[in-house]
Amino acid sequence: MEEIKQLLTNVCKQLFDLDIMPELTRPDVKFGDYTTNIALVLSAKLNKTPRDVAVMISDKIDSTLISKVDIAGPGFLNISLTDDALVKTMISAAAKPLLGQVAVVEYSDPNPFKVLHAGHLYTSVVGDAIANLLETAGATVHRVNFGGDVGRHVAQTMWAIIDKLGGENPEKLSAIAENERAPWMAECYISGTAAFETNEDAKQLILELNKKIYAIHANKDHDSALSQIYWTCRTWSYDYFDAFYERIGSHFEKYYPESEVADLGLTTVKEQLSKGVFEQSDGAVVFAGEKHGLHTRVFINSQGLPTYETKDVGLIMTKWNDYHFDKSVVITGNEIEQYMSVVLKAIEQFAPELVKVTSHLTHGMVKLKGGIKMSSRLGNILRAVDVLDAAAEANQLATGKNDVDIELGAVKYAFLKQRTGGDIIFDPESSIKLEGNSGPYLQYAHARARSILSKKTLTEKQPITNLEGFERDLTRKVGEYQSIVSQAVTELMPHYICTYLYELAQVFNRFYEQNKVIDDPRENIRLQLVEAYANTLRSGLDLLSISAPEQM
RNA sequence: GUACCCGUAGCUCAGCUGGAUAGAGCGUCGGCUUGCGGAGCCGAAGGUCGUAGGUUCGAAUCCUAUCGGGUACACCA
Repeated sequence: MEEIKQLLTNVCKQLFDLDIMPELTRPDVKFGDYTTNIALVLSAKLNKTPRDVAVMISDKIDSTLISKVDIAGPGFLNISLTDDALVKTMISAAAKPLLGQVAVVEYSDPNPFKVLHAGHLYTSVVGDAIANLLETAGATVHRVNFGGDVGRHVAQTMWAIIDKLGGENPEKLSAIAENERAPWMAECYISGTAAFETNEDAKQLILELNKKIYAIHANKDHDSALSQIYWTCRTWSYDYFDAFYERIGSHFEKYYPESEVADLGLTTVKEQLSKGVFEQSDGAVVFAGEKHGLHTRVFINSQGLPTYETKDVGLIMTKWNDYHFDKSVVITGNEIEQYMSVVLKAIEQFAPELVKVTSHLTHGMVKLKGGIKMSSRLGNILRAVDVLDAAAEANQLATGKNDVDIELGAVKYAFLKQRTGGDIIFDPESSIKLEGNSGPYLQYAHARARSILSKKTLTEKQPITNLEGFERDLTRKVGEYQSIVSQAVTELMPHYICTYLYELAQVFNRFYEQNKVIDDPRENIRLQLVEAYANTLRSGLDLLSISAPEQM
């Protein structure tokens, strides 16, 4: 592809003495392998008709890679590659544009003392894919997680916990069975939140508790009854998170609790307050975003406590200190998009180099098609396990079996196939289906191709030449993989991979429908194509953190 | 009120750094099976790309206005 671009650049230089960067796109198969619109772009500048320009360029093109150049439509140049060039593209190694770079990807971000909801599942799935993409582009990737182990939500849960324990009685926690811990805390969060909103006395107690919990961290208190309850329950939360990540196959290198970054945030904000980045307002410390077309946000509240904004400042600084990254990606729900703009704008005032390499990627909400029986006991939210259970249930219903790899593949693919940004309407039933654009369809497609390969082992490989129609289509499609991956990397958009893999499987199925592989005179070449296809499929599924079974 | 996101086939979505007849899947209707996994393949019907202007040789894509939906806007996270 780069060779073709270079060729076009050279031709235009010779013909018109113009330096151009030609655009090369992959058109519909019937038009050829590549298309460029340079003739249309140049025609105005040269004061010639697009077709005349196209003819001039076309006549001048001479390359062993190209078998044919057609002029079509208003003046497109449709380029067809030789079989050799096509095969070369198919087996070309992946580009590593980020080689040597350090990337930090932060995602999932669940809060201790709260339940994991569907959004956590979504961001985990997207984050894994983004991290994989950066990794495949050559970067050293650090997957990190962040969560609020201090703050009002914690105080709310703690208030309810203490209430249920009949006071600060940590020894009573042992009465709660291991598998009941997470749901029990989730309930406490619900009742604590309700109390905060409706009960003035409780509200005051919770605000007091909030300060006390900060003090536990400040004093490294592990002795007081309150701190024992706190540390035990925080550990329960982490255990619950770990179990969940294990279940979905996510792995984090580091978990940043808010309590560990809040101090750095606080000192940074205070330091910048004196330099005029932040200002005092009604007893709080704020960043006046209006100057930058944004809105004002509070960084330190009038009680002197850091808000989420300041913790985010601390987090970014901490990540920088830990990794000195070349690229930092933060993935969150889209409801905090404008919030994050303010935080980043504030940081930009004193550390522009960090903000410059930071991307904030947002996603929408997950909604279950047809709704779900909401439990008010659990706060009427769609929990992460509800989504996984829905997929498992659909699989059980459809196949009578439970296969975790298939169920996870179904959920992950359903989440990833859509462009990241908007809401997702998750339909468990169609996600689990092996027909249509689903994860299991691709898993099945892979297993099927492996099954062909398992029947015959190639001892020597013949050169792939004289490609026939469907062989050629498959070769061409497999060859697109690398450019699709680099597009996904550049835009941090995993859905390009999904779209491509699905198209790839369709192209293969067409080939397979028409061509016998085993015991055909072209068996050797076709087996090589099947293998290249299967490897590409597996490689793509790997990027999505979806398993590619050998059989199913 | 201000800012951001979204509006494409009955449903769920691609396509958006402007380019050829706007594409998939599901659903609907019709065909293909003596061949390696038919969980597939081929075909048909189905679209004023929210609406109205503008820029352009060319607009789903860019600009403006407008309607509809969502979200965020001071001490929650």
